[in-house]
Amino acid sequence: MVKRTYEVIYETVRKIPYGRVATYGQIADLSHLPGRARLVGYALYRVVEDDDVPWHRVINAQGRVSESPVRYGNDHLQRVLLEAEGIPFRPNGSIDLKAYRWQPDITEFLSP
DNA sequence: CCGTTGACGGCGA
DNA sequence: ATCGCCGCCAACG
Repeated sequence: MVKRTYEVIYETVRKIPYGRVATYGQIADLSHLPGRARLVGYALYRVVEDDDVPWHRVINAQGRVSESPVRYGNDHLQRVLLEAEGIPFRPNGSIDLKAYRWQPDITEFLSP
């Protein structure tokens, strides 16, 4: 039984702890999909509401929430959810990745 | 079997 | 700093 690619991505996202964030590229790497950050974006677009994937903890490499017209306000919701977890935004709308990026134990992500 | 659809990231001008 | 360009690709109808 081969896991669907997006399911692998969702499993990685589920491991991001409360109060921390990860970038699309970081999730791709941890999911053994090196260099395919965009694929993570595609996957998160398809997350449904009744899923338990903490999609709001994934931001872009600039430390910002990725905005898009097709999200119809969910991008703003993402910021609200992160602030509710104690993650502050700078005046320019970015998050301090140095301070709030998830730093997983890499031994947990060795081979597929 | 197509064609469409999208939350990225890195690099150069 | 801020653009544009381009590689990247699974899911769905």
